[in-house]
Amino acid sequence: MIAIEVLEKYGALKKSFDKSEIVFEQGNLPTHYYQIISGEIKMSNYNDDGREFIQGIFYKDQSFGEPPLFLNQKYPANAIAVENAEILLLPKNNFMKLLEENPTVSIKIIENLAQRLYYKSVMAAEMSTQEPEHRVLKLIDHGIVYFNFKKEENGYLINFTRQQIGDLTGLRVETVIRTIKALEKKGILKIINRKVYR
Amino acid sequence: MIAIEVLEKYGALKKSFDKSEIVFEQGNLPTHYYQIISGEIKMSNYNDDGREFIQGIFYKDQSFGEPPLFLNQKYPANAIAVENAEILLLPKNNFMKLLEENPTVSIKIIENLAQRLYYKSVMAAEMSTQEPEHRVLKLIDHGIVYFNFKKEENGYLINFTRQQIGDLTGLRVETVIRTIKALEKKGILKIINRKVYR
DNA sequence: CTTGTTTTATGATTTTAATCATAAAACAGA
DNA sequence: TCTGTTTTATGATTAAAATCATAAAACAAG
Repeated sequence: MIAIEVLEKYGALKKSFDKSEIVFEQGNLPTHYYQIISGEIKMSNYNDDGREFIQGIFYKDQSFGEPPLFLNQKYPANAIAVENAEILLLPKNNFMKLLEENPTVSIKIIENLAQRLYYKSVMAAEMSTQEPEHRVLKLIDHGIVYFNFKKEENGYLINFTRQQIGDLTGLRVETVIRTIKALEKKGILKIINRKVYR
Repeated sequence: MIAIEVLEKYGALKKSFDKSEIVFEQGNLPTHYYQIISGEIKMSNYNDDGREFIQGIFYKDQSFGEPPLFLNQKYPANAIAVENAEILLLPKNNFMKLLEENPTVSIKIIENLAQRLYYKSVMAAEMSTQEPEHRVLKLIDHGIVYFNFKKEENGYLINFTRQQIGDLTGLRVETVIRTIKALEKKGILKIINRKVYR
């Protein structure tokens, strides 16, 4: 996350996206740095037969889509607003200038990329070798730390739909529903009128 | 990759690792920056019942294990020498000093992390939604660009064992063997006395 | 050279999550 | 408030990769 004043100093402009509106599409070349002011952005892929895989979900103050920007490569996924969102857009050239002139920002970017790489590493290992209960639980526990899950009286409210959990873990909805039920039966999490708590 | 002279200026020391020797272990806190001078390093996890997942394989001039170093988090995987290797080790504090005093190095690090994140994103989507042939082929094509596969007269030699391909894609050896056979039958790659070419 | 280990290979069987079918509850929009 | 859509739910069936078993070829180490 880069301070808004700094971004604006380099010419960043605020843009609004309605729910379901596309921010950028897989296959396109990056043109901007994106940082969320408010709302929720989902990055995902669709495979050959239309099945979705969610790369990540991003919230207030988070940036997304930098890797291809640094590499001059096409976006490997789509970005779409899940909720109405306001985003600061900084054109690539200005962003690079900002980086050069602000070494501390580089460190921030490094830490951010490192964090995301860490998550991907953990989830990749989970997804390839572990059974559904393990995968779902790992995602939930990661979400508590890094997504904006809020602590309530019954525990942390897991603010994802079963479908989203499936698309993040590579499982099908029915499997996620059954897995969550099984985890509840084991007392590992709670379901209170369809909402999941941990 | 950081220039060797620069690393040495900040106190990096060369260390040799025999084949199968451990460089660092999952769960430990990072203490150094690692850059390979020669040899081959594998980063991998083992799940509850001993099944391996390979996070990545690294070669000459590549660095590895930075994310936890930047985040002060435990290593999410083990690093082990697959071939005898020589590695430059730079203590964390010196490495941070190097970064502060050399802004161009920061940019290099960013590009490197971005590259790895890009690979993980692509493979995560593959692994979660695509069938074996697609997964294996994607890994091979990535390897041609980013691992040190050499072009020979029959095409690029895929310098991985079937087991390694399995551990990189989350498939079992037998499945990989059958998948590669199927891809050969379709003429997508060649098998010449057990070696795979693309 | 001999021997132990790794790698590739193949067939048979099993397991597990995906798929298919169907529906109620909840929610969102007109 | 009616209606269409999304989300959660459950049972039955299927398909696909994992597992199990076994072995030959290749390689590595002594």
